[in-house]
Amino acid sequence: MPNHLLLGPSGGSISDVGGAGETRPLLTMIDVTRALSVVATARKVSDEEEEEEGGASSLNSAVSSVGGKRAERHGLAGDDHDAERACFRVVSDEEDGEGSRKKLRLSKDQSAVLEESFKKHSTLNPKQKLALAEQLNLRPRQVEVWFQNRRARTKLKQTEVDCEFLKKCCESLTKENRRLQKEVQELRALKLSPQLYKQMTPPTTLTMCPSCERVSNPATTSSPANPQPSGQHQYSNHDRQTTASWVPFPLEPLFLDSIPQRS
DNA sequence: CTGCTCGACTGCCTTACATCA
DNA sequence: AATGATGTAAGGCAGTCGAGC
Repeated sequence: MPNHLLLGPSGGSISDVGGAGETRPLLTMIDVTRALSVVATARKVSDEEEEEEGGASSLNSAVSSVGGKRAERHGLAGDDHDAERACFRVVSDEEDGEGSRKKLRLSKDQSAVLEESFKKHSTLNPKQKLALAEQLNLRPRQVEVWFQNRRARTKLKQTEVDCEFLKKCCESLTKENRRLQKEVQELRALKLSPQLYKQMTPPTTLTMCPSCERVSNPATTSSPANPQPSGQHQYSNHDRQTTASWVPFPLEPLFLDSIPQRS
């Protein structure tokens, strides 16, 4: 089943369209489409000159072998594909050496239209592909390739962003782990000397409710919206609280504040 | 000259559909 | 008629090449 048929009206993210058993990325997608489109539209090419000279025709002059694999596989050299053949004719007329892969640079306008289309849906159905190709005076194969490359590069960019984020998470967790280990060591040392143990103040991070004997973390039980005095616990409210809001241990690790936020 | 970007290609995988035993 | 095996078409992705800036 063609993957585009699986997509909803919005087209979905690229992680949705993998045909080969691709899974969703671990992390929420950050919109790198915008970033990439900025790069694309900011490209400094001599497109304007090209357009002034009639860019479309010059575009079609630079094409490589006959539509690549698809043409080979699906017999595009046959009579059913006049459009493709027409393009090929243009190429064979103007191209000198066989097998030479001339570089085509899409014009600014063409890129912009493709970008707009990609924003709407990252994959195209055959109709959309043909329409776009016609609109931009490109071969359907070129539109197809552009979308494939665009998906690949968006995914790559997203992977880089995710990687950076995970690195920062890892750093934070390592830091927090060291801190906790140090705390454990300190507590063990104190336990070995009962005199000091009696005199010590309660652990900095965890406190126990004397009424219910549950451990809690003052830092997490008081939210910014509902601030409690530092280290103070609303024991009298226990019977009014649901079990969901009062758990033996903090639901979120203390160090979450130090984990970088994804924008 | 070098590095980067990006259009194009290849090879492989998956899915849908048609055909046949 | 229903069913499983097989072949084909079509689409996607990863990896790569190479032209152009």
